[in-house]
Amino acid sequence: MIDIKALESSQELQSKKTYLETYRENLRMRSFSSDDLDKLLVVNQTRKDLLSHLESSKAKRNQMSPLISEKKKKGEDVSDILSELAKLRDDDKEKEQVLKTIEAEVRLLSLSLPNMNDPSVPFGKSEEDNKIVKEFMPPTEFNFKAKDHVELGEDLGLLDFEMSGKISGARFSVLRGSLAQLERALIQFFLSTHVNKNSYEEVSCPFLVGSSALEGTSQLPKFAEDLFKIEDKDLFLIPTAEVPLTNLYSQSVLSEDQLPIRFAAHTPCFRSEAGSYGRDTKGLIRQHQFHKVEMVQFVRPEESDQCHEQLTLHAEGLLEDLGLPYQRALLCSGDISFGAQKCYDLNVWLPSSGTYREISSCSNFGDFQARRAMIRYRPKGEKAKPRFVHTLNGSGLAIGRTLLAILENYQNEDGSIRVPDVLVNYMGGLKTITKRM
RNA sequence: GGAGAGAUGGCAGAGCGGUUGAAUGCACUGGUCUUGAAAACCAGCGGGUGUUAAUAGCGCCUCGUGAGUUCGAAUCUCACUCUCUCCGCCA
Repeated sequence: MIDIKALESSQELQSKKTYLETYRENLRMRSFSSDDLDKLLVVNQTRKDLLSHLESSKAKRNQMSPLISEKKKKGEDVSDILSELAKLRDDDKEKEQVLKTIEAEVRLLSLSLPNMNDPSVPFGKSEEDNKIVKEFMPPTEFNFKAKDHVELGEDLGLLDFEMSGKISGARFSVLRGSLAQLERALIQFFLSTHVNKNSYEEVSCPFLVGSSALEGTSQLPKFAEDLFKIEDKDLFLIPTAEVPLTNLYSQSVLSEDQLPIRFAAHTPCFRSEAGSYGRDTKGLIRQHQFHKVEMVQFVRPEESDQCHEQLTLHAEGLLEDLGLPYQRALLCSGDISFGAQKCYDLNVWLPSSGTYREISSCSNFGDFQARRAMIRYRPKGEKAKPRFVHTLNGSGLAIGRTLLAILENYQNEDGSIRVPDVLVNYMGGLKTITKRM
């Protein structure tokens, strides 16, 4: 959630612009209309006016109320005061109803406004304008005709879309034998690395969450169509472990020495992919269900930039250990997600399409999610009021896409797959994946 | 699914119609003492929001959430959510 107070303040930020002017510019950069912002400012002003009316009336009632018991003690007549107070109360009740609808509107509007970009975010309209800031390894080349992962997997008898189609429909998959094992190996390898090398705490968490959690991390109220909902219950399948992990500390005040908190978890992720009917219909790229290992951090505001860089390196380390060529892209203003203030995508090389595809997204949310989910910490020191933490998260990594990247980048001419060295131990010593017997 | 108990400040835990925004303890902050620390002692100490230059004052709200009774509710009524105990069922 954006900081409404800051928007209303006339104090100048950097380069003599107010926060409001800077935020308007930000909305333009993100290709958001500023209608909601304008509405918000108007509605919030009426809210404040009504509120102060109501409050002074309440103050009056609060002052008069004790008179009653005083007078009663003295045996004086109180019926005048009683009727006046009852009248005031009834007036206030009406006003309260109006205020309530206005407050709901303010809330909805403020929840539908995106985060403010970090100054380092480049201007751009789409994916095309993202800035490649890093490259690892040249694209894999083959001296034979490379196959795509669907062909490879199906030829090996280890990937079956007919079976999954039969039981669940499109955008699901069945992995068998050593490919299923490879998936498990990746999960293990990723989590072990985060826990043992990068000092994350491993978490096992629910895969279904309530709407308040999704509001906290900003999937709701705007992006409901991307989610799978349980009928007749306030429960949704998680689209990413970011949701349960970040909300573990919702509505709480942490102490400063708890920070930074680093969580890593493996969960399946469920996405309805409502907005992408025609895209990536084939293969493992875009599924309704996929596995992912996610990293989430709660940090002090001063260190969030640094932690964001570090978290991105944690994700990159996995790709480097696996020997997969990738690029790091700094997302432009038009491509960055709703709640992020800065985001790096890691894109892995896919020989079959000759392109880099997203395999991880590492974001700094600033205090955006913390405001929504009320995640604060109490700084050490005199008169320290609770402050919002900054939240970060990143995939480390998406399992399905890593799996397909391995299939494609590690394929042999005969269609078998070499197992990346770091995974051999996790595969019970298996060095090559061959056709299922 | 059945039966009961409960939800109070960062935590623990009193209060059960009118100076209760809330005793007490812990934690935390400042101070005294000390070479330093600990202990002891003294003092301070919930959060949100409005007004404001203000983290100063003052107002309003806040004792799980939402409604209700009342001049007045943490305290009474109803609904909901969650937690715990017992029984049943189940991995």
